[in-house]
Amino acid sequence: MLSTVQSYNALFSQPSATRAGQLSTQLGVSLPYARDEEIYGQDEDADFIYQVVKGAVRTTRLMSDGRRQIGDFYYPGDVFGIEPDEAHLFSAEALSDSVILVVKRSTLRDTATVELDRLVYAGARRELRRAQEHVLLLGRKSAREKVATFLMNIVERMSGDGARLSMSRQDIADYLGLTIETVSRMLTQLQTNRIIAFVGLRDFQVVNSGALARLAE
Amino acid sequence: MLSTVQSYNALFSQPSATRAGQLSTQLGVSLPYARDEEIYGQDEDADFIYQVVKGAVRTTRLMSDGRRQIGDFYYPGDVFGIEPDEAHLFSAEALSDSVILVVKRSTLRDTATVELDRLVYAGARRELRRAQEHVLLLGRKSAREKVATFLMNIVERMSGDGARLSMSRQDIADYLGLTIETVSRMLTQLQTNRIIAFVGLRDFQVVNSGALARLAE
DNA sequence: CGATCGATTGATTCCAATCAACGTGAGTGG
DNA sequence: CCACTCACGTTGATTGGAATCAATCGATCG
Repeated sequence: MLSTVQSYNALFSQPSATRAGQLSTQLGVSLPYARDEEIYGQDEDADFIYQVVKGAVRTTRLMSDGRRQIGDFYYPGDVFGIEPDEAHLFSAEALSDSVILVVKRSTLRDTATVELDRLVYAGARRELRRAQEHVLLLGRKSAREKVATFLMNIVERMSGDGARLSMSRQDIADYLGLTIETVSRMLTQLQTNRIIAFVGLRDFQVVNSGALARLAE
Repeated sequence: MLSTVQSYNALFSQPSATRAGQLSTQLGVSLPYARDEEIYGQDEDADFIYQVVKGAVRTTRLMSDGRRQIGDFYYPGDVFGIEPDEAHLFSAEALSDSVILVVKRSTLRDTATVELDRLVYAGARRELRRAQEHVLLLGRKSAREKVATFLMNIVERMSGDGARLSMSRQDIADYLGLTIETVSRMLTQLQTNRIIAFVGLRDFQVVNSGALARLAE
């Protein structure tokens, strides 16, 4: 059982893998999802809260004419599915074969402590910050800046100067509000300028991190 | 003392205007702000929570080269300044001469009640939902759709089929990720098509709400 | 070793930005 | 009260960046 102090500190510290572990498996069940399998649908009731155990997840919203916007990507330890309302505004799908810990909200409610409430609230606040940064990115950055910012964020999360992309070019395009062709051109440009170097299609190294940071603004 | 169930329910219920009034003046102090006056700055510590009493507020983020993104607009009853981290990502300024209720966070923590928790949760959830919709708008909508969506939202908030814009064309542009000229052209187009009708520069009526909704997607 | 899906590259188009000029209306002082 | 002023908004001409259309490349998998 976790103490109040631990939980409170968790609430006001930076996101971390350690804290994320506090959604105990005793509360929910770990389920496997295949690549591209839907975890929950848009406009479905938000009855569950989720945590990535293994693999990766994207949240997406589809417009009636097929245009797609990706809300965010989630990696092991990340909590997702905390929605502002009763219903999910975005759907969630596995990027690759994944294991997801699923906790029913009613279970949370029954066993809830004030600390758990606050943990959920902390998750919501983290979501809010990322959404706000996404807004700045989408509203005022050029294609080059968008792609540079995206790569910077990926690398920061992975903490190293190389990383593996869990998602396709189409996913990146739909996250950045661009087309797949534009994403491809910008990646090529970054490579031509010796700022990044790809090894295969999914793995890359940052060669000139100063230049990348400058491009990301 | 608050029960777990009450607190949990507060977290997942709908926002409402009635509840918004509950941030009591006993907890904080109402301050006047002049047009364009800063309420808090970007990267400042988020020590306070705010509620619009009178007037209107915008939150903005400035890039180093002067590009500006507006996060959201707030009207009487709206709570703002609930930030994901210790520091504000956006700054806040009065759109017109306004009165703002300011509550210190530490006060909130000390005197926390069910109602207060609920109010802060509701504020955070509303922020998140609006940010997510903003992401969809910025990422995947055309200029015409952006402006139509914006007007729809304004009208919905005001509940009528006419409304007054509290902000300038530049503010609208910076909210929608467009230029002032494009906003102007789209407004002209909507008027030419008999979908809206302006009375002066700030007041408008929705003439054909079906068409407006269709344009907003 | 094809076959197939995803990614890249090239040619062209188009929407919104930019550059520029002109209107307009709210606020001010004579 | 009116004319002046100046910031704000609209409209027009042109440019430019990303989308679209199209073809080829390349990597993963049977």
